[in-house]
Amino acid sequence: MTDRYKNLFSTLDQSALSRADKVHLRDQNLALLLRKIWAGHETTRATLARQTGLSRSSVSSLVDHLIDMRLVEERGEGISTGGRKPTILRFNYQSKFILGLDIGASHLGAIIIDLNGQVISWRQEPAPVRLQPAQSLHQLNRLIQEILDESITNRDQLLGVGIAVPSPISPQNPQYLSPTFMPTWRDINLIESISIPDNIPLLIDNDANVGALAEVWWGAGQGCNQLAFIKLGTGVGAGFIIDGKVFRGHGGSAGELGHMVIDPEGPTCVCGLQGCLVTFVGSQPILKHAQKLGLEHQKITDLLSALKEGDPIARDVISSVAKSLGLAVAGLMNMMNPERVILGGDLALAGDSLLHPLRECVQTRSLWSAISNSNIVTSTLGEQVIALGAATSILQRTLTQPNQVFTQWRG
Amino acid sequence: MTDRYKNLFSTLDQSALSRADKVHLRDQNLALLLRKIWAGHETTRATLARQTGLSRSSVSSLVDHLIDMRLVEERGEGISTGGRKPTILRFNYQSKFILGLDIGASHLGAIIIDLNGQVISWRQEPAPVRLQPAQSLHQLNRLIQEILDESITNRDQLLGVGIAVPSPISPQNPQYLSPTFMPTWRDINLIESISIPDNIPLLIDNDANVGALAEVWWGAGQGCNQLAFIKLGTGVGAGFIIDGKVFRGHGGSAGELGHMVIDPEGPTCVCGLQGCLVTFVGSQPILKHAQKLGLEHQKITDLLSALKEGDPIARDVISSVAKSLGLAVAGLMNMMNPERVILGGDLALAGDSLLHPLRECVQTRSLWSAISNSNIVTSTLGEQVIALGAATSILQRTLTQPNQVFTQWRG
DNA sequence: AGACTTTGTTTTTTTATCAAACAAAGTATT
DNA sequence: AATACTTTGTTTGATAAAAAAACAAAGTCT
Repeated sequence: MTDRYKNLFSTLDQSALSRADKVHLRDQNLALLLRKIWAGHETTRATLARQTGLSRSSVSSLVDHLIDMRLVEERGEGISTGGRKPTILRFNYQSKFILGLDIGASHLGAIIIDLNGQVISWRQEPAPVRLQPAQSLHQLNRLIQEILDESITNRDQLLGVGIAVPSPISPQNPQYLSPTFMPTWRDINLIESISIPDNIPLLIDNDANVGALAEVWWGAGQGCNQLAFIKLGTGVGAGFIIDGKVFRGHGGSAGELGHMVIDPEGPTCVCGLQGCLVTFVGSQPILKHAQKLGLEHQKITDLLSALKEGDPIARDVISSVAKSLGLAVAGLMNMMNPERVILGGDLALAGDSLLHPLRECVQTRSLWSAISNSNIVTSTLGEQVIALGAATSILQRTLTQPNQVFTQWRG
Repeated sequence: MTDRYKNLFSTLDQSALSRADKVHLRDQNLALLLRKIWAGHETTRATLARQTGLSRSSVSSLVDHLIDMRLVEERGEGISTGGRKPTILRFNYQSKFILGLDIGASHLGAIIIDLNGQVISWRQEPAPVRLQPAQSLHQLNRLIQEILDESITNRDQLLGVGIAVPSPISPQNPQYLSPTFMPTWRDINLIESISIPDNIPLLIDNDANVGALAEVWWGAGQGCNQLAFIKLGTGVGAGFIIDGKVFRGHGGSAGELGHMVIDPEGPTCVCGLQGCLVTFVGSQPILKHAQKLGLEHQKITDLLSALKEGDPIARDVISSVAKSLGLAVAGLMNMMNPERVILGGDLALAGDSLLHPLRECVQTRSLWSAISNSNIVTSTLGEQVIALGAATSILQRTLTQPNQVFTQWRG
């Protein structure tokens, strides 16, 4: 393994390992306080001590460390509650910035966020990703230069880069895409193809996975311990968050909802199977279905405009989509019993027109106990969700293992 | 919350909490050593120091503590490897025993194991659990007395009691069964109905969940990080293990594979839905199906005997079952990408007659990436698996949080 | 004005680990 | 057989981190 890979976070879940590893107490407490301050926006040393159970003296010492790292600042005094006025501690959300890249089947997106998830800069453009990898990578590297030049004065401010790809990612080889879904990308090493300095941490993950992460951090999934994010686009994929972490399955391909078999006698899918969900609710099949019924559109968004204007054909098409999707979602809920299911992608913009028939279908196909405490909603993060999630994966690592992340710059 | 519930382990996954909690370093290292000694059967202080990275002096001190707790013993001297002979440390597997209870839809089972999973005693008998809770509880309490009297001289030797039930369990109210599946058990408080002294830890969980646990500890799932256990019996349920822990979903009802809709136009199920998997592969529907084709049996095991003798009707029935089951398993694998799927219950005794057509069906319904590193096998633990798993849940808690478990007896 | 509170720091104590020294008991070499 | 080296496990002192206690600062409440 070359030096280039030192900064690549393993996508492997490390809980199994860290359990067997020696614990570095101070690092853990440092991360614990960092998360509390991050989540609280403003707090005080005394409050932190009460919340964490650490002593006031330990908290003082640890907070000093965080201030030295420039992640936390003192911001004047707060209001007395019957004694000395506390010193307000504030997370320094603008001390670093994160780049998130969204490599879609037919588009590229790039976002810069601060440590509070605020969007500093955002760009998106069409690109022939699936068919022309070389050209797309060139385009992507230009996009990266542009957005960095625009938003960041000093490269030291770049905390890391998260990359989302439209393919399952194997934990062992995150730099290569799946030959099944992206045949033209075979043998292309994504890490080496991207022009980011060697000492900047990189993280590659599946688009639906990071979409789920974005929703639980910033969107409709806040506060959920178990959630599923379904990305409805050219393809259909799901990402799962379980107890704050992305669930990837054994080979990294968990969440392949798009290739659940809905109709064993259905049409043949690009993956080779028959009657996959994506052959009913992928963008292309939907548009074709509408076309057959006499409604011609090139984009899902155009179809949805027609829907809003009350077009009965569009309505029928969407409700037929809801029924197919409902079968898969019902299966998902029976199987995994998530707290919330969040629909994302172009199609989710249909809102209630999609949700109402979908919920109805799910109700007739799921156990009461599996859905009684659950709900299905649409994403609130729009087209940025994937790029945002990619960036969030870097932020998550920073807040859980700050010292590991920050030594990247020291070495 | 009364004292009675102090000893009831929450079935809630505590990882989210413990992350936010202060770390008790010595407790963690104690548990770490305990697990290493447990897994190694026999080891030495020097070996432990090398394996864990702890210093020899720390190991010595911690091991002394474990010896005081009577969990570990010194067992003479080992062979020299060029220097002083090491002292052999041996896990004291017989220092405590665990009671596991299997409350099935129509049977009761009770098992006593030592800390190495060795079965000390095992009983099983039919019982009208689903329809007559009061009588069944009476029967169960008699069974508990009998098996304890038979195997355990001193009640101090009982480390805890694990209970498996044929119903989803809500993490908030583990003592009540689901009214949907066990309507006659409504308002019955399971914890208070079982005659076990108040100071003995109890753990209630769903049968498929603990079945999965048994397989990963003692059976066909050893070494797996992600596995699914499918219990094929009167009902059909799945249990998931993710990174060593049972995955329960938000409301505790993850794994309801039996109520995945296989055929939207299929027969109505007891749960109220239509075409559930269980209406095709539950014991009763299978026997009825065979009956229709002219093969009359009262039990699945009888049907399987016929199968072994080459009965073509039995063969057809099983392969039809495999096809239905295959649809659900394929969905499971696409969605969760487990390393291994293990079939348990009476039907799993069919072995290859079931596995071959099942694997074939799954292959034509699952993505290559979701199944290429996975396999489907049958359980190796037989009819004890559920009771064994219930007991194992207590063992797991003991080995991960020994101090928490043992203070139960000191208080 | 005086008593009590709350906060944050400083000092001291406690806890847990580690490193080094050491004793015990072996093997390998000459 | 004597000596040198190894390995193990304990003991002793050093170090790191946290907690407890004491304290100073700055408030509120009566």
